[in-house]
Amino acid sequence: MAKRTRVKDIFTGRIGQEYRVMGWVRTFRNNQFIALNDGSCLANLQVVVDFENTDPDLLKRITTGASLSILGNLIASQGKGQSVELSATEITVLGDCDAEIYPLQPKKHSLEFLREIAHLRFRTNTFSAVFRVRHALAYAIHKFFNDRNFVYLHSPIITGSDAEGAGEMFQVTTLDLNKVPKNDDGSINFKKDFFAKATNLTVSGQLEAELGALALSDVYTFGPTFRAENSNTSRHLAEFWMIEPEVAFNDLNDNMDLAEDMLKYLISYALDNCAEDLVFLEQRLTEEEKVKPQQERSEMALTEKLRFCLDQPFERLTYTEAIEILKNSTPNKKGKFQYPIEKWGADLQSEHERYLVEKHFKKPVILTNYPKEIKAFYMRMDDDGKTVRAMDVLFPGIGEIIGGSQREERYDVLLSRMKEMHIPAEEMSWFLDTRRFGTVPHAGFGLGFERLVQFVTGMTNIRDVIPFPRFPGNAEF
RNA sequence: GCCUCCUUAGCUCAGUCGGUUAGAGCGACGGACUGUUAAUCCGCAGGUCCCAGGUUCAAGUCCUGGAGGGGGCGCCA
Repeated sequence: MAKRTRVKDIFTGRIGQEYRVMGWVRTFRNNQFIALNDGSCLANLQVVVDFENTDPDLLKRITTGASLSILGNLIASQGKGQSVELSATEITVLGDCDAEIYPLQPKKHSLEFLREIAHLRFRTNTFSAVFRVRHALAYAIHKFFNDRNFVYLHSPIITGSDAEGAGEMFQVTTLDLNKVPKNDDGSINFKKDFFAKATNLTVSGQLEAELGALALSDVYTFGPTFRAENSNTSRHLAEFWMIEPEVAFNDLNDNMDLAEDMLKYLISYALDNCAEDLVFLEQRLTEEEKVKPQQERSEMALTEKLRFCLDQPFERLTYTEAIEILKNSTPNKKGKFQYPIEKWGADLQSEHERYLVEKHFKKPVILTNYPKEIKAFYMRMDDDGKTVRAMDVLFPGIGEIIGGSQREERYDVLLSRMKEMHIPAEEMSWFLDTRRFGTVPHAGFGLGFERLVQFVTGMTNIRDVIPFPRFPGNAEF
């Protein structure tokens, strides 16, 4: 039995040579042409069946979704849709597929329907393309950092700290919830729990990454992150993947340079390595937008938008400058904003971010130096005492793709900020130790991996760029 | 968590003012055809009108409650 050749490689195979392919039937036309897909690439291999000399019982079993092993000779195609095709000499059904009850039909399905059958949606063009691109981006992230001598640091998934300040956490426990051990005062006795203390799933690897950076200089994390927020939007998940670089000796400008270089590298990598899939996703998106009113359609096609991001520097401006632009903007003056911009200090709503990115600058924007009141305790205080060295990278369609900052490296300032914001400093002595012993300026950020995949693939719902999405009320599969 | 729209055949949807036997396209199935490209042509089957109450002579259609889904907002990556 000849070894399996991937469909992707068949297309550059030798005419006249015998190959064995294995995959799933997409369509079987005319009792004669099998469109076979094995996920190695978007394109199907056309397998030609000599139906007049094939057992009719076997032909009946070649249905949409059935898995086949096929031996055949590669020949130049007589048809127009493909350059080569496989002339089958032996067909074995590996797994039958009853077309009457198989949910995937040889027709267009809605993304909402496919979300309900997420275990089978990999078998569609759209989702196989999305997950190939997702893989390429994951690989490119490691390559980008490795090429720059970063160390991949594995931050813990179970954390004993509940003070990361990035949102609601999922509790981790082995206690019997029907018989929770109590202290004399009625509180839960976590001494009896697995870790002898209360533990949660991580909401961020940043604090641990900082510890690594203050020895290894350049580190990054890339792992799952969990937020128990009741968020119901097209850009939030309860379980998502985050990339968090942290670099010693970097200031806010270095941080912005790193973020912009990284995003451009990743987009460029996808364009170079996923051309076929991106063209397909672009067509899909264009088709989908045809039913939308003109105003809501994107001005650029997908790959055009991706190239546009590479061609020019991201717009960098301070929060204060952004407020001025927004205050004087037409929608603000005409009362079109749901939340009008009146004074400095207001938190920016997504309508404001979208105006800046999609209407005013028409390119990715990096906003910096936000008021300290609306940002986290660990961000470095500016000299004016009013703003901190934060940065948000805003992308069209998905909003905030990166949030980061230069970190507060001064022990006294950090400690007083923690007190102001009611962060229990005594529980975080390990974090403060880095500032007590050989502290250095440093900076880092968090990149939402699924938001990146959304941007590159043009998928509008984040639940369609992760295999099995977790969100409030749903942990299927 | 808030606002809003939706739920009718396997899928995508239509269903008029509340009216008698609930439709279409695609898919599936049967047949014809046999170099097709989500093939084509002919035929056939397929319904808990999301669930529970209520109003009415009569409810897919109106009202109340619930469930599920989409979109927007908040939280954020």
